[in-house]
Parts: sequence; C-alpha cells; structure tokens
Amino acid sequence: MPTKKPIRKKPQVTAAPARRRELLDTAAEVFAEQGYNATTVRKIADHAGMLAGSLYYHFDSKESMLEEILRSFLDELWGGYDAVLEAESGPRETLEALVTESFREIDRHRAAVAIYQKESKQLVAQERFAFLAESQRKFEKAWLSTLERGVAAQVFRADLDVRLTYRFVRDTVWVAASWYRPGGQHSPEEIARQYLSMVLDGIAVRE
Amino acid sequence: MPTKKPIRKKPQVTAAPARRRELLDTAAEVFAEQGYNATTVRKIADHAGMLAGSLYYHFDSKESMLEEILRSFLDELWGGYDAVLEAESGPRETLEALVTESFREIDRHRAAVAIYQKESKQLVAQERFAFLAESQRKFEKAWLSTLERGVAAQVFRADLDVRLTYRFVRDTVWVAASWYRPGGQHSPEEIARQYLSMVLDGIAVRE
Amino acid sequence: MPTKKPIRKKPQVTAAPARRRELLDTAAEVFAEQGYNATTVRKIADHAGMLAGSLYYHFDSKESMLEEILRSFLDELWGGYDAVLEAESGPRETLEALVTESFREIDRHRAAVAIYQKESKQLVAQERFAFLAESQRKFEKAWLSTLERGVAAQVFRADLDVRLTYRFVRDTVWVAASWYRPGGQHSPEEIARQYLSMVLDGIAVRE
Amino acid sequence: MPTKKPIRKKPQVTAAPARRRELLDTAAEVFAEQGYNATTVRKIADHAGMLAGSLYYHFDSKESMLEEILRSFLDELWGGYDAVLEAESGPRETLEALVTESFREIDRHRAAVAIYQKESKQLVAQERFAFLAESQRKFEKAWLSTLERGVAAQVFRADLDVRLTYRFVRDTVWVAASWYRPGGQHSPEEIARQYLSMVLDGIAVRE
DNA sequence: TATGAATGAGGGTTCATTCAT
DNA sequence: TATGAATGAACCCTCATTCAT
Repeated sequence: MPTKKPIRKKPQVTAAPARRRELLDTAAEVFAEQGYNATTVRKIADHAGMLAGSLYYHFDSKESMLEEILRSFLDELWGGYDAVLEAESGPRETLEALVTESFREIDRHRAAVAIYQKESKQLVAQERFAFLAESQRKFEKAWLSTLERGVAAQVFRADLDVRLTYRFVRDTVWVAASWYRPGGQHSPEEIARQYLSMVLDGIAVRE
Repeated sequence: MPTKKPIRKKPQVTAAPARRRELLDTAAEVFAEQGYNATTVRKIADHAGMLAGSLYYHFDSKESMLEEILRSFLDELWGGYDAVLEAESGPRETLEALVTESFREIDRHRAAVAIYQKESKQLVAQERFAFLAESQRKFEKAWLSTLERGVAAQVFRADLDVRLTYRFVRDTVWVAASWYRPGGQHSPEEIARQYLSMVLDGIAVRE
Repeated sequence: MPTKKPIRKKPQVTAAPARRRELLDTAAEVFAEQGYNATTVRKIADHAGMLAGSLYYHFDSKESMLEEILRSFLDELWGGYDAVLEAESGPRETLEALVTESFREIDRHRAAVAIYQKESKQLVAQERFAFLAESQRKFEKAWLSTLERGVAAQVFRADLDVRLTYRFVRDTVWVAASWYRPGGQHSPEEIARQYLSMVLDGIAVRE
Repeated sequence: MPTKKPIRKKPQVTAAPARRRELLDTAAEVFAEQGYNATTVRKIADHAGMLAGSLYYHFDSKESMLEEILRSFLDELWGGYDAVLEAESGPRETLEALVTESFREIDRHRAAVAIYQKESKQLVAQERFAFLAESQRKFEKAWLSTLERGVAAQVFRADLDVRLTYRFVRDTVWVAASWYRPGGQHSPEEIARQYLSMVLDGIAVRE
C-alpha cells in the first residue's frame, strides 16, 4: 500500500500566495463596492476572470475570504499603531501620529477599511470574527489613554467628554475610507494634516 | 412610463396608516440592526408577530418598505433643514442650527439614519432611489454654501479646504447614528453642543 | 409596538402532520430506491409534485427528513419489540415473536428498513444520528440475551457461537427488506414462519 | 457502436499493472467504507498520497475504477464457483463447497464484496454494469439448481420454499462481508463451517 | 387582515473531470 | 507520472413573492 498522507492538502494556506493575494484584492474591491452580502461569489469570480467554483480551489468559502481580508488588514494596521504607541511620545504627537498612520492605512487598504467600517458591527457576533472585537478593544484603549494623557497634561481641553471625543475622532478618521480615492490630489499625509488642523484647532477663527 | 400593475387593490396607501407606521418602524429597526440585505422579510414579520406573507397585504415589496422609510425620514429632515436655511442667519448660527437639527433627527429617526448611512451609496444607483441623490445634492449645497459664507465673512478660518471640511463635518455628525442610543444620558442638544464645541474650537488647549 | 413572537415559527414540528407524513413517505421511498446520497432534493419534490424549494417549508433540510424517517421507524419498532420482551416468554417463543415482529415492521416500513440497512453504518458517526447507535445496542442486547437464555435452557444448541448466531439471524431477517414487496403472495407472518422453520430446524433432512 | 475517443493514449491498460492494483485496492477500501457516492475522488487520492487529478492518468473515471473493482472480483469468484460446479458433487457437498468458497472470497475481497452488496442494485440499471445482472442470473441458477437437486434427492427438506431458501442463504452468506474482518479469530473456513451447521441443522436442539 | 403553502430565481458550495506543464 | 489550476454541471438551500382561503 502506498504512502498515506493524513494531512489534508491545504492550498489555502501554503501554496501560491501571489495568486491568493490577487484574488483577495479583487474580492475586497467588490465587497467594498457592493457590500459583503450583496456580493455574490460569481461577481468576484467574474472580476477575477474565472468561474465561481474555481475560487474554491483557493479558498474555503466566501466567509473565509472576508476573514483573511480583514485579518491581514488589521495585522498591518497594528504593525503601524504599535510602533507609534511604543515610541511613547507626548499625547499630541501620539495623536498626530495615530491619525497620520490611519490615513496611510486607508491609502493602502482602502477596500479593507471600507469593508471593516460597514460590516464589522454585524460580524463581531460570530465567533469566527471575534478577533474584530479584540482589535476594537485595543483600539479604544490606545485612543482613550492618549486623550486622557493629553487632558492630564493640559495639552487637550479640560472640558472634553473623552469618550465622546474618542468616537468623534475615530469616526472622523475612518469614514474617510468611504470617499477617499488613492492617487487623488491629496496624499494621505496631506489629508491627515488638514484633519488634524481641524480636530486640534477647530474651524472657527480665533479671536 | 405606463402603470405596471393596472388592476391592483392598493390597501397600501389608503387603509390604517397607524398599522403601517408600526410595521415600518419595526422594519426600520431590523434593517438598521442587521443591514438591509441581511434582513429577511421573515425576520421583520417575526418581530411584528405575523407571517412573512402577511406583510404583502400592507406593502408591495421589501424594497418599497425601505423606500418609504427613507422617504419619510428625508421629508422630515428637510422640514427642519429648510426652516433653518430660510431663517438666513449668520454662517456660524446656521451651522450650529444645522448640526443641532441633525442630532434631533438622529434622536427621532435613529434607525432610518443608520439605514441611510449604510445603504444609500448602493441604493442611489437604482432609479427608484434617485431621490436620495437629489437630497444629497441639496444637502451638500446647504453645507458648502454655509461654510463658504463663513469663510467669506471671516467667521471660519481662511485656510480651510471647504470640501474636505464639509465631508469632515457631515461624517462627524451622521456616523453618530451608529452608536447613539435614544434615552441615554445625553440629550441630542447636549451632544450637538459638545460636537460643535469640538468642531468650532478644536480639542487642543488655546495658548 | 406590536406583540413580538420570540419563538421561531416551526411548522416543522407542529402544523399539518398529514402533509408531512405524505412527504416523508415519498422521500423514504426515493431514499430506499436510489440511496440517500444519490437522491436529490429535486427528485423527492418531483415525486411529490412540487418544486425543490417548497420542501423547505415543511422540513429544515434533507438530513432532517432522513432523521425523522428513521426516528419514527425506530419508535414504532421498539413499541413492538418492547411488548415482546416484556411478555417474558420462553426463549424460543421470544425469538419467534421477535422475528415475526420484525417481518411485520418490514411490511409496514419497508422503505425505512431498507434505508436503515444501507445507510445506518455511515450515519452513526454523526452526532445527529447517535440515536441509531443506542438502538443498535438495545437491539443486540435483546437478541443476545434471548439466545443465551435459550442455550442455558437447552432450547438452543449448546455449541452455538452466540455472537455469530446473532449476526446470522439479524442479517437474515433484515436483508429481507431489500427484496420484500408488500402486498405480494406471502404475508409477513407467513414469511416469518418459513424463516423460523429454517433458522430453528435447518434445511437438511433429519435422519 | 463506434469508438467514442479515438485519439487517446491508454496507459490505463498497458502500463504498470502493479500500481493500478494498489490504487484499485485503495479505492475499493474507501468505497466500501464510505459508500461509492459519498466517496470523492479526492478522498481516494488522499489515501493514495497523490492529488485527485493524478488518478486520471491511471483511470478514465471514478466509475471505471468501480467497474474494474467489481469485474475482477466477479472473475475470481466465478473461477472458484465454476470449479465447484464442474465437480458435480452431491447437492449437500456442492452447497457446502459454495458456502465455503463464498467465505473465502469475502476473506480475499472484503471491500469488493461490501461494495457489491451495497451498490449493485442501483448499478445494474446502467448498461456499463450489465455484467452484474448476468452474474446474478448465473448465481441464482447455481444455487437454485443445487437446492432443487437436494430436495429431489431428499437431502433437503421437501417442504422448502426454494426461492425463499435461496434468498435466505444468499443473504446470510454475503452480508457477512459487512462485519467480517480479515485476520480475525475465525478463519473463513471456520466461519463457513459454523454457518453451514446453522443453515443445515438449525439452531434448535434436536429432540 | 392574516395564514399556509407553494413558486422560482438565484446563491454558496462540491466535485468529477480536464489539461498544460 | 504527477501537479496545480481551472471548468461546468449539479446540488442543497434561502428568500422575496404570490395566492387561494
């Protein structure tokens, strides 16, 4: 009897990572544009120039594609965020760095960010996407502590409702993914600077 | 375009408007919570204590429920906005009034606002929902002109990228619908005031 | 807000048991004839004069149909068996009654018996069909103890390999479902009698 | 009927018969354990340590594997049976020899026998598997004539329903394949002897 | 007004099979 | 000989919708 391979073949994780990335990028684009639920597997396959069934050679399911898209986005996001946080700069510099980093991520992973914005609320309920909740907790902690440090250091206004401000800044930054177009006239750093100018100093003229 | 269904009793428009509103509110709640696509007619019916088919006595289709929810929300929204705009106050007062009015709408139509935020981008492509596009145009015009008036009157900073600021303020206001809970500790006016304080004056301490 | 019904509507268990039975009988027939795996939901629907999707108004899944078919068969089978066992007759009478009862079940549930014969081995592995394993245990115990009582009472031959005999008798009885046609020339009791004659006395002429 | 695939290299019949046998044995094992329909080509390939597509270098199709498994089993079976029948022994000796031969086949081709038992009923309908029907006819004739000779010679009981007895003996013998494990404590000859003892003399004590 | 039952289109997924390498 | 990638048909199932009662 020939050699048995008890280990199930999993092209999903090992082989041809380049093709996988291509397909995931395609899928992310369609998910972002049409919404996850409204996106049929056939549409993804069409965009990729193949038949629906062929996707299943590369991925286990539509859901696993979504998971991988979000996971790799969050991995990279936290790469950037952790670097910022470990620098232990002052609260204002940290906030500026986080915002700038966020816009860079939007620039690099626009589709993933848009998907995250629109779908994560429904997804966290599923065990498979529990990692989204964990990321949210870390995210909240990073921002809240920065804001609190700033208030304590009298860099930010003392009368801020910190939680409200957190939501305000968070939403302000991330919804940008819904209208941002990479390669436009504004670089992510430029947009970050303008955002920061508004958030930090407001839009009213100083008297 | 000719009428598609000539012979059709339409209890949809005549009878028992109270029951209709109840059902629409129920539907809006579910749409907001689960997303339009992910919401099955059966789920709505479950929440309403009836069977899926029974909804079709009241409404033509799932889509027509959505349309009616959005239309009645926008009708009321524009009632408020138009009153503000017709007052022809100064740019800062107008901006404050628009923001406050927006939070009041969020308070009254939280579900509809959330649906609008999440779905309108896909919906505008359909002829049936063309009214969304029109509303967006009016909306943009109202805000942009207010901001421009403010810059011209040196009430707002001269170095603002007005379009960017528009998006910034718009998003800032409306995404609140995703986390706002009516009956919470903050009244809509209170939230509006805090938002305005941040938007107008920024979060940094004035030196 | 209208009354909510948190309890999911389950026509599957409550309503219209007559139609359910009809459909289950149809399904059982097709499963028995073509095998469970080879039976498509469409084939069942065709036989029932409806579309494939319509079956899902009555049942959760193809598998749940199979489960219900087997469950109701085993329920009835054990109704008969338990009556026999509780009578606590002598081993020979018990064996005769069990065989007769078995043929009656084959007569009444030919399709279910055939399905059971062919599929149960694969099915027991699934948690959903764990009740099959339990039934098998009870079944084995009933037969083995009857045979052992008979050997002890010197009603059955002392040199029997009881486990082998058990398999022999069990198989002999149940495979009959694969060729038995209800309404044929032999009544189940008649077939039982002839089987018993062979099993008890053998086919060779007594010298 | 004209040849369907005129240009087709057929390594299937020429090359490396040893590898073919290995693969067929593997396939038979999986077919027997999981059922033909439930067995995917991929499962077979996994067991053989190769990829699904690679099997098609050796075989035309999944069905052709099944055909070859059954054909080679029946060829060998009839080798044994024909030898027994040509010996033209007395009916009792013939019956004993047929049973013994059958258990030997089960010992040698357990998987093939199990497949045959479970699938042949559906398969005979296909032209490709018409050879199964022919084998069944020969089989029935061999057993029936032996039983009839035995009744005529007053070796078997005169009151036997010969067709019923045939089915009884046939099933009794072959279903053993579903539980028989080669290399167990009972040799095929030993099992045959015990079976014959039951079939010929019954399980009841002689008075 | 609402129910129960059915329709029919389509969606995600599986799988035998093909074929260039 | 075997692999990797793709095909295409079919499958189970969902769901908006219809309609007689």
